Amino acid sequence: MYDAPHADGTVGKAMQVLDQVASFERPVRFSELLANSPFPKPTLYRFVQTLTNQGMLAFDAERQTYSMGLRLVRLAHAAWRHSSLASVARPFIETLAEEIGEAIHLAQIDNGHVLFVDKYKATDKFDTLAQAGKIAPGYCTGVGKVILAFMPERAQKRALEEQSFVAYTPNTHRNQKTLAAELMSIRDARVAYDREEHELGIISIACPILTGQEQVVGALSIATSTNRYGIDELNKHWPALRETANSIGAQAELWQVPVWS
Amino acid sequence: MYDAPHADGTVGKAMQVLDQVASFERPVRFSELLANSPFPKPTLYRFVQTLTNQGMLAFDAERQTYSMGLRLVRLAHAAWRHSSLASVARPFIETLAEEIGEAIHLAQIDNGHVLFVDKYKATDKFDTLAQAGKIAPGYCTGVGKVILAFMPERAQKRALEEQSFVAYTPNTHRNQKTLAAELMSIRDARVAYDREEHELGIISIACPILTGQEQVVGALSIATSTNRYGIDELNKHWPALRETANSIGAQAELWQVPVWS
DNA sequence: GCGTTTTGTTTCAAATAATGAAACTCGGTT
DNA sequence: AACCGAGTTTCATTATTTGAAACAAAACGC
Repeated sequence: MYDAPHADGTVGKAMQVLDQVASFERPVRFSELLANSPFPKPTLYRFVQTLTNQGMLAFDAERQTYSMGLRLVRLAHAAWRHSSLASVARPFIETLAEEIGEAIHLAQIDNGHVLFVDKYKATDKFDTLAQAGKIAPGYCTGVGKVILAFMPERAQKRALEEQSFVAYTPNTHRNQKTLAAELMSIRDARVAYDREEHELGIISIACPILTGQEQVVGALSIATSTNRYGIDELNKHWPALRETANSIGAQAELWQVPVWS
Repeated sequence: MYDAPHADGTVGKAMQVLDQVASFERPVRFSELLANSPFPKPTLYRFVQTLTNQGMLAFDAERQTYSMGLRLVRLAHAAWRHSSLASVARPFIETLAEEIGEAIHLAQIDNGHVLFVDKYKATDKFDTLAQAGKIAPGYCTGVGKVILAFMPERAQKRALEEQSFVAYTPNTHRNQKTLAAELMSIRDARVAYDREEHELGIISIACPILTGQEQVVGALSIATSTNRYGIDELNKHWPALRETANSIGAQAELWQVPVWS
């Protein structure tokens, strides 16, 4: 069902359980977990016990359900500040957003997933853990495709295998072949577009964030709605977007944000 | 009963290592971790290896440092959405913020720590570094004191033991005795103030967020700077703040946000 | 350069913790 | 009162973790 990474002993298994709970996107009963768990009942039981003790899961005694624990929020704060591009990128994104007045997305790779790490919305005054941490499919978003396009061949191949190719809209890629072809041209053009491939009415333009050695560390995109702009108008912002992405890349290198492998 | 040491097996120890890395608030070398770790060298070594494999830590090969991993950001997203008060509270906070135009903080308890889970800043978009996930001392903040005041006696006692009583400003409580006295009156008044106890120039008013059974699930505060307002002006917002906190409490109960134990 | 120290990595037998079949408890249902 | 399903505990077996010691590889000192 979900990919089992190299099972790293007991700790790896416990993390697998965490992922499973997260995948439900709602409070979940023990029996629901058990139903699609590779672990036998007592083993799974002890894992959720331990994780709950540790604050990695939260148990609602009244409804007998488990959800993700608040300790993760505390730990993620540190991750966000020190391991994500977000803190480095914020000032640049802010400047860009002022200039063009559309939503800006910043994404990174987390073990094959495209992970949104920041979002700037002209109207939004809230903090952004709401959006940060969200994952997006790689094969049908601007940031996803541009990151895939610039990944080293080996990692790209592995990532392509993992794509689900769910047809969200009529424009969504259905298979590896058409996607791989587009990735080639994206790599040449150094820009990717999402032409309503993930959600009807939403389009975006995305640029890679690269280090000096052309390693991709993330992606930056401008998203808008088709009833405001078309791809052509979006394209007018390309120079500014590219420049901002370059600046972030350069700055990231100084700060030596950890590169994925 | 009071045996806390290594009660949670291998997984518990691994989480302890995660906490340790987080506590550095910066990328950290293996030897630095080892220097104040309860674990012998090879044991610690295997833990950081495993956690890095798992994406819970990130290793920067060039600088030989570890920091928190992006997988935590992904997992915390789910925690924030489903286990924190934030998603329930947002609409209420927004309304309140529009009305009074000052910064609003929402906090919860995470295993004795006061954890900020959301922040709404009415004015500029600068300085909006993700506050969600930040922890605050309990003994010298409005939200912290009001949460402490409403905790059940047993938990309060344990929490009081854990306070560090660092004297951030001349107004900071120095010991349990004066704090405990204030907590009593806070409980009566159902409101707490931070009178520049954590940071000079910053004051706040805080109300508890309670369930129908008077269980405290969090706190809501309005913060401002002394060169804009005094406590008296802040007090004028008390009715609105209290009402908002009550609404959030009622709503939280419906959604059955997990209560700490 | 050449020893020396510091830091990071591997080995392996012993110690320990995890495992899971089975049995049990507790509500609710038939 | 017997049954059922979800959750919890037991305990002998098995597999993983453990850490002293040794090793490798940089960084340092002279």
